[in-house]
Amino acid sequence: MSNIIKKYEYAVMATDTVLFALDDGKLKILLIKMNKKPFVDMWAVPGGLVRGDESVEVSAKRTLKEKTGVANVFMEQLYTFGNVNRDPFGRVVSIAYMALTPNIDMEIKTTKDHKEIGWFDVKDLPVLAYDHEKIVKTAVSRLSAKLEYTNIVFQLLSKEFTMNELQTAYEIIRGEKLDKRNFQKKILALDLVKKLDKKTTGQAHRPANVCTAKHEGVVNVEIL
Amino acid sequence: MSNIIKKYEYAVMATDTVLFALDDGKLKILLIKMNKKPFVDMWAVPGGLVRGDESVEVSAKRTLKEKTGVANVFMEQLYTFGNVNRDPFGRVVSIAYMALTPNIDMEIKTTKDHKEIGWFDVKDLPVLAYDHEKIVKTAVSRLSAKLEYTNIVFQLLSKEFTMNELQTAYEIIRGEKLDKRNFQKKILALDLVKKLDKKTTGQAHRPANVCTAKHEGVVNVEIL
DNA sequence: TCAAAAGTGTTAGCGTTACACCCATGG
DNA sequence: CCATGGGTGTAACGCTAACACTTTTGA
Repeated sequence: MSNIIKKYEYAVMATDTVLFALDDGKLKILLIKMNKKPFVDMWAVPGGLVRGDESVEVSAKRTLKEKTGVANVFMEQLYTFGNVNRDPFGRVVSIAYMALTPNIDMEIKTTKDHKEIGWFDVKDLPVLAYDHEKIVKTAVSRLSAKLEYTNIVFQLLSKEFTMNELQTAYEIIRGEKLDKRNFQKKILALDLVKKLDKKTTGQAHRPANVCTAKHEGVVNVEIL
Repeated sequence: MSNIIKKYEYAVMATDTVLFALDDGKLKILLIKMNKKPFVDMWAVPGGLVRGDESVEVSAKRTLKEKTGVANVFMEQLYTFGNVNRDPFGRVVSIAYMALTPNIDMEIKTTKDHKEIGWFDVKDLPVLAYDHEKIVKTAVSRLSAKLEYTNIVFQLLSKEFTMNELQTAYEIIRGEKLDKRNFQKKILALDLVKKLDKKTTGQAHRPANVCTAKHEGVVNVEIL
Protein backbone atom coordinates (compact mmCIF):
# COMPACT_ATOMS: atom_id res chain seq x y z
CA MET A 1 0.00 0.00 0.00
CA SER A 2 2.75 2.44 0.87
CA ASN A 3 4.34 2.08 -2.56
CA ILE A 4 1.10 2.81 -4.28
CA ILE A 5 0.63 5.99 -2.31
CA LYS A 6 4.16 7.32 -2.57
CA LYS A 7 4.24 7.45 -6.33
CA TYR A 8 1.14 9.60 -6.61
CA GLU A 9 1.71 13.16 -7.55
CA TYR A 10 -1.37 14.19 -5.67
CA ALA A 11 -2.71 13.32 -2.25
CA VAL A 12 -4.96 10.30 -1.77
CA MET A 13 -7.67 9.82 0.78
CA ALA A 14 -8.66 7.71 3.67
CA THR A 15 -11.53 7.70 6.13
CA ASP A 16 -11.29 7.15 9.88
CA THR A 17 -14.28 6.66 12.11
CA VAL A 18 -14.66 7.42 15.80
CA LEU A 19 -17.46 5.17 17.06
CA PHE A 20 -19.03 6.27 20.35
CA ALA A 21 -21.15 4.39 22.85
CA LEU A 22 -22.19 4.93 26.44
CA ASP A 23 -21.27 2.25 28.94
CA ASP A 24 -20.88 2.06 32.67
CA GLY A 25 -21.40 5.78 33.13
CA LYS A 26 -18.67 6.58 30.63
CA LEU A 27 -18.38 7.76 27.05
CA LYS A 28 -16.35 5.16 25.16
CA ILE A 29 -14.88 4.73 21.68
CA LEU A 30 -13.93 1.66 19.70
CA LEU A 31 -10.22 1.20 18.90
CA ILE A 32 -8.15 -1.44 17.13
CA LYS A 33 -4.56 -2.37 17.81
CA MET A 34 -1.94 -1.76 15.13
CA ASN A 35 0.69 -4.28 14.00
CA LYS A 36 2.54 -2.14 11.51
CA LYS A 37 5.74 -0.22 12.24
CA PRO A 38 6.16 2.41 13.53
CA PHE A 39 2.86 1.95 15.35
CA VAL A 40 3.26 -1.58 16.71
CA ASP A 41 1.01 -2.10 19.72
CA MET A 42 -0.49 1.34 19.47
CA TRP A 43 -4.23 1.74 19.18
CA ALA A 44 -6.01 3.45 16.31
CA VAL A 45 -9.42 4.49 15.13
CA PRO A 46 -10.68 2.12 12.39
CA GLY A 47 -10.21 3.43 8.84
CA GLY A 48 -8.88 2.75 5.37
CA LEU A 49 -8.28 4.18 1.90
CA VAL A 50 -11.10 5.55 -0.21
CA ARG A 51 -11.41 3.60 -3.44
CA GLY A 52 -11.84 5.24 -6.80
CA ASP A 53 -15.33 3.86 -7.22
CA GLU A 54 -16.97 4.61 -3.90
CA SER A 55 -18.14 7.79 -2.23
CA VAL A 56 -16.38 8.97 0.87
CA GLU A 57 -19.32 8.14 3.09
CA VAL A 58 -19.61 4.64 1.65
CA SER A 59 -15.90 4.20 2.21
CA ALA A 60 -16.22 5.14 5.85
CA LYS A 61 -19.03 2.61 6.32
CA ARG A 62 -17.15 -0.10 4.45
CA THR A 63 -13.90 0.30 6.35
CA LEU A 64 -15.67 0.44 9.69
CA LYS A 65 -17.41 -2.81 8.86
CA GLU A 66 -14.29 -4.50 7.49
CA LYS A 67 -12.11 -3.58 10.44
CA THR A 68 -14.60 -4.00 13.28
CA GLY A 69 -17.68 -5.82 12.02
CA VAL A 70 -19.85 -2.86 12.97
CA ALA A 71 -22.59 -1.82 10.54
CA ASN A 72 -25.86 0.09 10.57
CA VAL A 73 -24.83 2.82 12.92
CA PHE A 74 -25.43 6.53 12.66
CA MET A 75 -22.51 8.28 10.94
CA GLU A 76 -21.69 11.90 10.29
CA GLN A 77 -18.70 13.62 8.72
CA LEU A 78 -16.47 15.25 11.28
CA TYR A 79 -13.48 17.01 9.80
CA THR A 80 -10.74 16.42 7.24
CA PHE A 81 -7.19 16.10 8.49
CA GLY A 82 -4.70 17.05 5.84
CA ASN A 83 -1.25 17.66 7.28
CA VAL A 84 1.57 16.48 5.05
CA ASN A 85 3.23 14.15 7.52
CA ARG A 86 0.27 12.69 9.33
CA ASP A 87 0.85 9.27 7.75
CA PRO A 88 4.41 7.87 7.50
CA PHE A 89 3.34 5.52 4.68
CA GLY A 90 2.58 8.26 2.21
CA ARG A 91 0.61 11.35 1.49
CA VAL A 92 -2.78 10.42 2.88
CA VAL A 93 -5.49 12.84 3.86
CA SER A 94 -8.05 11.54 6.30
CA ILE A 95 -11.72 12.40 6.26
CA ALA A 96 -12.81 11.63 9.79
CA TYR A 97 -16.33 10.52 10.65
CA MET A 98 -18.03 10.12 13.94
CA ALA A 99 -20.45 7.27 14.52
CA LEU A 100 -22.85 6.60 17.38
CA THR A 101 -24.43 3.41 18.63
CA PRO A 102 -26.82 2.66 21.46
CA ASN A 103 -25.44 -0.80 21.79
CA ILE A 104 -22.03 -1.33 23.30
CA ASP A 105 -22.73 -5.06 23.46
CA MET A 106 -22.86 -5.39 19.68
CA GLU A 107 -20.65 -7.98 18.11
CA ILE A 108 -17.20 -6.73 17.16
CA LYS A 109 -14.48 -8.68 15.38
CA THR A 110 -10.75 -8.57 14.85
CA THR A 111 -8.91 -8.99 11.55
CA LYS A 112 -5.62 -10.37 10.30
CA ASP A 113 -4.00 -6.94 10.60
CA HIS A 114 -5.60 -5.97 13.88
CA LYS A 115 -5.65 -8.73 16.43
CA GLU A 116 -7.15 -6.72 19.25
CA ILE A 117 -10.16 -4.49 19.42
CA GLY A 118 -11.83 -2.82 22.36
CA TRP A 119 -13.83 -0.02 23.89
CA PHE A 120 -11.98 2.76 25.72
CA ASP A 121 -13.17 5.51 28.00
CA VAL A 122 -12.48 8.79 26.19
CA LYS A 123 -11.12 10.13 29.46
CA ASP A 124 -8.59 7.33 29.75
CA LEU A 125 -7.21 6.61 26.29
CA PRO A 126 -4.05 4.68 25.40
CA VAL A 127 -1.43 6.20 23.11
CA LEU A 128 -2.91 6.44 19.63
CA ALA A 129 -1.28 5.99 16.22
CA TYR A 130 -1.06 8.67 13.52
CA ASP A 131 -2.84 11.89 14.48
CA HIS A 132 -5.71 9.92 15.92
CA GLU A 133 -5.57 11.65 19.26
CA LYS A 134 -6.40 14.88 17.49
CA ILE A 135 -9.19 13.17 15.57
CA VAL A 136 -10.69 11.73 18.74
CA LYS A 137 -10.52 15.07 20.54
CA THR A 138 -12.24 16.74 17.64
CA ALA A 139 -14.94 14.07 17.69
CA VAL A 140 -15.54 14.38 21.43
CA SER A 141 -15.84 18.10 21.25
CA ARG A 142 -18.14 17.96 18.25
CA LEU A 143 -20.34 15.44 20.00
CA SER A 144 -20.62 17.67 23.08
CA ALA A 145 -21.42 20.65 20.94
CA LYS A 146 -24.11 18.81 19.00
CA LEU A 147 -25.81 17.71 22.20
CA GLU A 148 -26.73 21.34 22.74
CA TYR A 149 -28.42 22.11 19.47
CA THR A 150 -29.51 18.78 17.97
CA ASN A 151 -31.29 15.61 19.05
CA ILE A 152 -28.19 13.54 18.30
CA VAL A 153 -28.26 12.05 21.79
CA PHE A 154 -30.96 9.62 20.70
CA GLN A 155 -28.41 7.86 18.52
CA LEU A 156 -26.71 6.75 21.74
CA LEU A 157 -29.91 5.36 23.26
CA SER A 158 -32.11 2.38 22.42
CA LYS A 159 -35.40 3.04 20.64
CA GLU A 160 -37.06 2.92 24.04
CA PHE A 161 -35.51 4.61 27.02
CA THR A 162 -36.38 6.28 30.29
CA MET A 163 -36.05 9.95 31.12
CA ASN A 164 -33.30 8.98 33.50
CA GLU A 165 -31.29 7.23 30.78
CA LEU A 166 -31.66 10.29 28.61
CA GLN A 167 -30.60 12.58 31.41
CA THR A 168 -27.66 10.35 32.27
CA ALA A 169 -26.48 10.47 28.66
CA TYR A 170 -26.35 14.25 28.89
CA GLU A 171 -24.65 14.11 32.26
CA ILE A 172 -21.93 11.76 31.06
CA ILE A 173 -21.09 13.77 27.99
CA ARG A 174 -21.37 17.18 29.60
CA GLY A 175 -19.62 16.01 32.74
CA GLU A 176 -22.08 17.57 35.16
CA LYS A 177 -25.18 16.62 37.12
CA LEU A 178 -28.49 18.07 36.03
CA ASP A 179 -31.72 18.73 37.91
CA LYS A 180 -34.30 16.05 37.22
CA ARG A 181 -37.32 18.33 37.20
CA ASN A 182 -35.80 21.06 35.08
CA PHE A 183 -34.38 18.51 32.66
CA GLN A 184 -37.74 16.88 32.10
CA LYS A 185 -39.42 20.22 31.64
CA LYS A 186 -36.98 21.20 28.90
CA ILE A 187 -37.20 17.91 27.06
CA LEU A 188 -40.99 18.00 27.10
CA ALA A 189 -41.02 21.65 26.04
CA LEU A 190 -38.84 20.77 23.04
CA ASP A 191 -41.37 18.10 22.13
CA LEU A 192 -38.66 15.59 21.30
CA VAL A 193 -39.97 12.52 23.08
CA LYS A 194 -43.25 10.66 23.44
CA LYS A 195 -44.11 8.92 26.66
CA LEU A 196 -45.21 5.36 25.90
CA ASP A 197 -47.89 3.45 27.79
CA LYS A 198 -45.26 1.28 29.31
CA LYS A 199 -43.19 1.01 32.47
CA THR A 200 -39.88 -0.52 33.31
CA THR A 201 -39.99 -3.64 35.48
CA GLY A 202 -37.66 -5.74 37.55
CA GLN A 203 -35.87 -2.96 39.38
CA ALA A 204 -35.95 -2.54 43.14
CA HIS A 205 -37.63 0.82 42.94
CA ARG A 206 -40.59 2.55 41.42
CA PRO A 207 -41.02 1.74 37.69
CA ALA A 208 -40.14 4.43 35.19
CA ASN A 209 -42.09 5.63 32.24
CA VAL A 210 -40.71 4.39 28.90
CA CYS A 211 -40.19 7.01 26.19
CA THR A 212 -39.25 7.08 22.54
CA ALA A 213 -37.88 9.81 20.25
CA LYS A 214 -40.47 11.61 18.13
CA HIS A 215 -38.16 12.02 15.14
CA GLU A 216 -36.12 9.32 13.44
CA GLY A 217 -33.03 11.20 12.30
CA VAL A 218 -30.87 14.00 13.60
CA VAL A 219 -32.31 17.49 13.41
CA ASN A 220 -31.39 20.87 14.83
CA VAL A 221 -33.42 21.88 17.83
CA GLU A 222 -32.51 24.97 19.80
CA ILE A 223 -31.66 24.34 22.70
CA LEU A 224 -30.58 22.19 25.58
CA MET B 1 -5.07 16.40 -15.53
CA SER B 2 -7.95 14.10 -16.24
CA ASN B 3 -5.65 11.29 -17.36
CA ILE B 4 -3.58 11.54 -14.27
CA ILE B 5 -6.60 11.25 -12.07
CA LYS B 6 -8.35 8.47 -13.93
CA LYS B 7 -5.54 5.99 -13.59
CA TYR B 8 -5.39 6.24 -9.83
CA GLU B 9 -6.77 3.33 -7.94
CA TYR B 10 -7.72 5.61 -5.10
CA ALA B 11 -9.42 8.97 -4.93
CA VAL B 12 -7.41 12.18 -5.13
CA MET B 13 -8.18 15.50 -3.58
CA ALA B 14 -8.95 19.05 -4.41
CA THR B 15 -9.84 22.14 -2.43
CA ASP B 16 -12.52 24.69 -3.29
CA THR B 17 -12.95 27.96 -1.48
CA VAL B 18 -16.06 30.07 -1.04
CA LEU B 19 -14.87 33.61 -0.40
CA PHE B 20 -17.44 35.91 1.21
CA ALA B 21 -17.63 39.67 1.44
CA LEU B 22 -20.31 42.20 2.26
CA ASP B 23 -21.15 44.80 -0.35
CA ASP B 24 -24.05 47.05 -1.11
CA GLY B 25 -26.20 45.52 1.59
CA LYS B 26 -25.65 42.03 0.20
CA LEU B 27 -23.62 38.97 1.05
CA LYS B 28 -21.48 38.15 -1.98
CA ILE B 29 -19.09 35.41 -3.08
CA LEU B 30 -16.24 35.39 -5.57
CA LEU B 31 -16.68 33.16 -8.65
CA ILE B 32 -14.62 32.43 -11.75
CA LYS B 33 -15.88 31.47 -15.18
CA MET B 34 -15.05 28.04 -16.58
CA ASN B 35 -13.74 27.35 -20.08
CA LYS B 36 -13.62 23.57 -19.94
CA LYS B 37 -16.33 21.24 -21.24
CA PRO B 38 -18.87 20.36 -20.02
CA PHE B 39 -18.87 23.52 -17.93
CA VAL B 40 -18.17 26.15 -20.60
CA ASP B 41 -19.43 29.56 -19.46
CA MET B 42 -20.57 28.26 -16.11
CA TRP B 43 -19.25 29.84 -12.96
CA ALA B 44 -17.34 28.02 -10.25
CA VAL B 45 -15.80 28.51 -6.86
CA PRO B 46 -11.98 28.78 -7.13
CA GLY B 47 -10.09 25.57 -6.37
CA GLY B 48 -7.52 23.04 -7.50
CA LEU B 49 -5.83 19.72 -6.77
CA VAL B 50 -3.95 19.13 -3.53
CA ARG B 51 -0.31 18.36 -4.22
CA GLY B 52 1.56 15.54 -2.57
CA ASP B 53 3.82 17.93 -0.71
CA GLU B 54 1.43 20.46 0.75
CA SER B 55 -1.15 20.34 3.49
CA VAL B 56 -4.78 20.69 2.58
CA GLU B 57 -5.03 24.13 4.13
CA VAL B 58 -1.94 25.35 2.29
CA SER B 59 -3.42 23.99 -0.90
CA ALA B 60 -6.64 25.91 -0.37
CA LYS B 61 -4.68 29.12 0.15
CA ARG B 62 -2.44 28.47 -2.82
CA THR B 63 -5.24 27.70 -5.25
CA LEU B 64 -7.27 30.68 -4.10
CA LYS B 65 -4.29 32.92 -4.73
CA GLU B 66 -3.42 31.34 -8.08
CA LYS B 67 -6.94 31.53 -9.44
CA THR B 68 -8.04 34.88 -8.05
CA GLY B 69 -5.03 36.75 -6.70
CA VAL B 70 -6.59 36.83 -3.25
CA ALA B 71 -4.31 36.17 -0.27
CA ASN B 72 -4.23 36.86 3.45
CA VAL B 73 -7.87 36.27 4.18
CA PHE B 74 -9.43 34.33 7.01
CA MET B 75 -10.06 30.70 6.00
CA GLU B 76 -11.75 27.81 7.70
CA GLN B 77 -12.50 24.27 6.61
CA LEU B 78 -16.13 23.76 5.69
CA TYR B 79 -16.97 20.24 4.62
CA THR B 80 -15.63 17.50 2.36
CA PHE B 81 -17.65 16.57 -0.68
CA GLY B 82 -16.98 13.02 -1.75
CA ASN B 83 -19.59 11.75 -4.16
CA VAL B 84 -18.22 9.52 -6.90
CA ASN B 85 -19.46 11.50 -9.87
CA ARG B 86 -19.05 15.03 -8.65
CA ASP B 87 -16.23 15.67 -11.12
CA PRO B 88 -16.52 14.41 -14.72
CA PHE B 89 -12.73 14.51 -15.12
CA GLY B 90 -12.03 11.82 -12.60
CA ARG B 91 -12.42 10.69 -9.05
CA VAL B 92 -11.82 13.89 -7.16
CA VAL B 93 -12.92 14.58 -3.63
CA SER B 94 -13.23 18.22 -2.69
CA ILE B 95 -12.38 19.69 0.67
CA ALA B 96 -14.32 22.91 0.73
CA TYR B 97 -13.18 25.96 2.65
CA MET B 98 -14.90 29.17 3.42
CA ALA B 99 -13.00 32.43 3.46
CA LEU B 100 -14.01 35.89 4.63
CA THR B 101 -12.72 39.30 3.74
CA PRO B 102 -13.66 42.80 4.86
CA ASN B 103 -12.55 44.22 1.58
CA ILE B 104 -14.62 43.66 -1.53
CA ASP B 105 -12.49 46.22 -3.33
CA MET B 106 -9.36 44.12 -3.10
CA GLU B 107 -7.55 43.39 -6.31
CA ILE B 108 -8.68 40.25 -8.10
CA LYS B 109 -7.20 38.78 -11.27
CA THR B 110 -8.15 36.40 -14.02
CA THR B 111 -6.02 33.57 -15.40
CA LYS B 112 -5.46 31.82 -18.69
CA ASP B 113 -8.07 29.22 -17.82
CA HIS B 114 -10.57 31.59 -16.26
CA LYS B 115 -11.05 34.78 -18.20
CA GLU B 116 -13.76 36.21 -16.03
CA ILE B 117 -14.05 36.67 -12.32
CA GLY B 118 -16.62 38.48 -10.24
CA TRP B 119 -18.61 38.92 -7.07
CA PHE B 120 -22.15 37.53 -6.91
CA ASP B 121 -24.96 38.05 -4.46
CA VAL B 122 -25.57 34.69 -2.78
CA LYS B 123 -29.28 35.28 -3.29
CA ASP B 124 -28.87 35.68 -7.02
CA LEU B 125 -26.30 33.18 -8.23
CA PRO B 126 -25.69 32.01 -11.79
CA VAL B 127 -25.64 28.31 -12.66
CA LEU B 128 -22.57 26.77 -11.04
CA ALA B 129 -20.27 24.01 -12.28
CA TYR B 130 -19.69 20.66 -10.54
CA ASP B 131 -21.53 20.40 -7.21
CA HIS B 132 -20.60 23.97 -6.38
CA GLU B 133 -24.15 25.02 -5.71
CA LYS B 134 -24.21 22.52 -2.87
CA ILE B 135 -20.86 23.77 -1.63
CA VAL B 136 -22.01 27.38 -1.65
CA LYS B 137 -25.24 26.54 0.15
CA THR B 138 -23.29 24.69 2.80
CA ALA B 139 -20.98 27.67 3.19
CA VAL B 140 -23.81 30.17 3.52
CA SER B 141 -25.57 28.11 6.12
CA ARG B 142 -22.37 27.52 8.06
CA LEU B 143 -21.62 31.23 8.03
CA SER B 144 -25.09 32.07 9.36
CA ALA B 145 -24.75 29.46 12.06
CA LYS B 146 -21.34 30.71 13.14
CA LEU B 147 -22.63 34.25 13.47
CA GLU B 148 -24.66 33.03 16.42
CA TYR B 149 -21.95 31.44 18.50
CA THR B 150 -18.65 32.94 17.38
CA ASN B 151 -17.17 36.36 16.68
CA ILE B 152 -16.57 35.41 13.04
CA VAL B 153 -18.44 38.49 11.85
CA PHE B 154 -15.35 40.62 12.49
CA GLN B 155 -13.62 38.85 9.60
CA LEU B 156 -16.11 40.63 7.33
CA LEU B 157 -15.41 44.07 8.78
CA SER B 158 -12.41 46.37 8.67
CA LYS B 159 -10.25 46.63 11.77
CA GLU B 160 -12.22 49.74 12.69
CA PHE B 161 -15.96 49.84 12.29
CA THR B 162 -19.07 51.46 13.72
CA MET B 163 -21.78 49.73 15.70
CA ASN B 164 -24.05 50.31 12.75
CA GLU B 165 -21.72 48.51 10.35
CA LEU B 166 -21.56 45.60 12.76
CA GLN B 167 -25.31 45.52 13.13
CA THR B 168 -25.80 45.76 9.38
CA ALA B 169 -23.49 42.77 8.87
CA TYR B 170 -25.75 40.73 11.14
CA GLU B 171 -28.85 42.02 9.44
CA ILE B 172 -27.62 41.15 5.96
CA ILE B 173 -26.63 37.63 6.86
CA ARG B 174 -29.61 36.88 9.07
CA GLY B 175 -31.99 38.61 6.73
CA GLU B 176 -33.83 40.56 9.40
CA LYS B 177 -33.75 43.98 11.00
CA LEU B 178 -32.53 44.27 14.57
CA ASP B 179 -33.20 46.80 17.31
CA LYS B 180 -30.34 49.25 17.66
CA ARG B 181 -30.45 49.58 21.43
CA ASN B 182 -30.82 45.89 22.16
CA PHE B 183 -28.10 45.01 19.69
CA GLN B 184 -25.64 47.37 21.29
CA LYS B 185 -26.49 46.09 24.74
CA LYS B 186 -25.75 42.50 23.73
CA ILE B 187 -22.50 43.30 21.97
CA LEU B 188 -21.25 45.30 24.93
CA ALA B 189 -22.38 42.60 27.37
CA LEU B 190 -20.37 40.03 25.41
CA ASP B 191 -17.36 42.29 25.76
CA LEU B 192 -16.35 41.72 22.15
CA VAL B 193 -15.61 45.27 21.06
CA LYS B 194 -13.77 48.31 22.40
CA LYS B 195 -15.01 51.79 21.67
CA LEU B 196 -12.13 53.86 20.37
CA ASP B 197 -11.63 57.57 21.06
CA LYS B 198 -12.55 58.35 17.54
CA LYS B 199 -15.53 59.40 15.48
CA THR B 200 -16.50 59.04 11.87
CA THR B 201 -16.48 62.23 9.80
CA GLY B 202 -17.77 63.47 6.49
CA GLN B 203 -21.28 62.14 6.73
CA ALA B 204 -24.36 64.32 6.69
CA HIS B 205 -25.41 63.23 10.16
CA ARG B 206 -24.13 62.87 13.66
CA PRO B 207 -20.68 61.17 13.78
CA ALA B 208 -20.53 57.60 14.99
CA ASN B 209 -18.23 56.09 17.53
CA VAL B 210 -15.49 53.93 15.99
CA CYS B 211 -14.98 50.46 17.48
CA THR B 212 -12.52 47.63 17.14
CA ALA B 213 -12.70 43.93 18.00
CA LYS B 214 -11.13 42.94 21.32
CA HIS B 215 -9.85 39.59 20.06
CA GLU B 216 -7.79 38.94 16.95
CA GLY B 217 -8.99 35.52 15.86
CA VAL B 218 -12.24 33.63 15.83
CA VAL B 219 -13.46 32.30 19.16
CA ASN B 220 -16.68 30.80 20.43
CA VAL B 221 -18.85 33.20 22.36
CA GLU B 222 -22.34 32.18 23.43
CA ILE B 223 -24.55 33.93 22.13
CA LEU B 224 -26.00 36.39 19.71
C1' DT C 1 -39.65 -2.53 56.43
C1' DC C 2 -35.90 -0.70 53.92
C1' DA C 3 -33.31 1.03 50.01
C1' DA C 4 -33.40 3.00 45.67
C1' DA C 5 -34.92 5.65 42.02
C1' DA C 6 -39.35 7.89 39.96
C1' DG C 7 -42.49 11.39 39.80
C1' DT C 8 -44.00 16.04 40.46
C1' DG C 9 -44.75 22.54 41.13
C1' DT C 10 -43.63 26.85 42.72
C1' DT C 11 -40.96 30.94 43.22
C1' DA C 12 -37.35 34.31 42.57
C1' DG C 13 -34.15 36.25 39.63
C1' DC C 14 -32.27 37.18 35.37
C1' DG C 15 -32.12 38.13 30.63
C1' DT C 16 -34.78 39.54 26.50
C1' DT C 17 -37.69 42.33 24.15
C1' DA C 18 -40.33 46.23 22.94
C1' DC C 19 -40.34 50.85 22.41
C1' DA C 20 -39.35 56.92 21.20
C1' DC C 21 -37.02 61.02 21.56
C1' DC C 22 -33.18 64.26 21.19
C1' DC C 23 -28.41 65.11 19.06
C1' DA C 24 -24.71 66.23 15.75
C1' DT C 25 -23.38 66.84 11.28
C1' DG C 26 -23.25 68.13 6.04
C1' DG C 27 -25.56 70.10 2.51
C1' DC D 1 -33.03 74.73 8.35
C1' DC D 2 -33.58 70.25 6.90
C1' DA D 3 -32.49 65.44 6.26
C1' DT D 4 -30.04 61.73 7.96
C1' DG D 5 -28.44 58.43 10.91
C1' DG D 6 -26.32 58.33 15.97
C1' DG D 7 -26.94 57.83 20.65
C1' DT D 8 -29.43 56.49 24.75
C1' DG D 9 -33.03 53.93 29.26
C1' DT D 10 -36.93 51.68 31.20
C1' DA D 11 -40.57 48.49 32.03
C1' DA D 12 -43.03 44.08 31.15
C1' DC D 13 -42.53 39.58 30.13
C1' DG D 14 -40.85 34.99 29.72
C1' DC D 15 -37.46 31.68 30.63
C1' DT D 16 -34.22 29.51 33.77
C1' DA D 17 -32.63 27.87 37.95
C1' DA D 18 -33.13 26.48 42.55
C1' DC D 19 -35.26 23.55 45.50
C1' DA D 20 -37.92 18.61 48.65
C1' DC D 21 -41.21 15.42 49.50
C1' DT D 22 -44.10 11.43 48.32
C1' DT D 23 -44.61 7.06 45.57
C1' DT D 24 -43.63 2.51 43.91
C1' DT D 25 -41.16 -1.42 43.59
C1' DG D 26 -37.94 -5.61 44.81
C1' DA D 27 -35.40 -7.62 48.19
